[in-house]
Amino acid sequence: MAGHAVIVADDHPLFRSALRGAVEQALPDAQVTEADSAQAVQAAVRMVPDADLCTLDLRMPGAYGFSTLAFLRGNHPSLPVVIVSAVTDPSVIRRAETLGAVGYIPKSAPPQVIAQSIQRVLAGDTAFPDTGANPTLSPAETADQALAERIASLTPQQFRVLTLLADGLLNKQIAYEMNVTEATIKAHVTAILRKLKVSNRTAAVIAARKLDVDDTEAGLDGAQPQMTAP
DNA sequence: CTTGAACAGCAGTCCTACAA
DNA sequence: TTGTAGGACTGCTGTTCAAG
Repeated sequence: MAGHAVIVADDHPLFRSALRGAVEQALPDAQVTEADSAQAVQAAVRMVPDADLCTLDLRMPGAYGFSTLAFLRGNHPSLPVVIVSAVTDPSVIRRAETLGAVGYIPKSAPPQVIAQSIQRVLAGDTAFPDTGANPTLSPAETADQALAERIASLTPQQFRVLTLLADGLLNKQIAYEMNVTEATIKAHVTAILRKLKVSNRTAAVIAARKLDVDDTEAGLDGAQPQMTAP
C-alpha cells in the first residue's frame, strides 16, 4: 500500500512543525503537505485531491472558526478533517463534531496522543476528547449546522470571496487580491448572498462569523476535557 | 462554474446659494 | 460668520444577462 497523504494546516510554523512530527511519528511513510492559511488549505486540497487526512487549525488567516471545516465538508466530503486547536471548551468540541469533523485534538495534547488520534481516524474511527454525554442538539447547534450547510454549498471562489468580505475588504480590494475584475466579485457576492439567504454583504459577514470561535472559549482555566489514549 | 459588461439604486462628499 | 438646503458628482453595491 502507498504511503498516506496528510495535509497539516496551521498558521504557526512552530506548531505546524510539531504537528508534522506527530504525523510522521504515527505514519512514518506519510507524505505531509503544509498549509498556513485557509487559502493554502484550498490549494493543498487541489494539489493532493486524494489526501487521507487533514488536520485543521481553527484560527488561521482567512479562516473564521469552523468556516473552513464547513467548506471542506461541502467541497471535499471524502476528506476526513481533524480539528487541532488550543480551544478546549467542550461546547467547541461538540460543535466540531456536529459540523462534521472526525476528530478534535487539543494543542496541549502530548505528541503520542496526537499520533494515536491520527491513527484512530485513519482506521475509520473518530477521536474526540470526552466532553460528557449530550445526545441532543441544542437550537444553536442546529442553526450552526444549517449555516454550515449553506457555506458548504459555496464554490471555492465564492468561499474565498466570503473570507475576504469578512476581513472587511471592498469589492475592488477583493478583485485586486484575487486578480479578477470588480465585476466578477460582484457576481460572486450576489451568488453568496443567495446561497447564504441574506440580503447584503454585512449580513453575509455576520453569518460567516457565526461559525467563528470566541477566544474566551479557549479553555485556559476551568475543567478541560481529557484526551485519553485508546 | 467563472468571468465580464451594462445598468440602477443608494450614500457620502463637495460646492454653491441663501437666510439668520 | 455660521448654518442649512439643494444639486451635481463620485464611489460602492447589487442585479441581470451573456459568453467561455
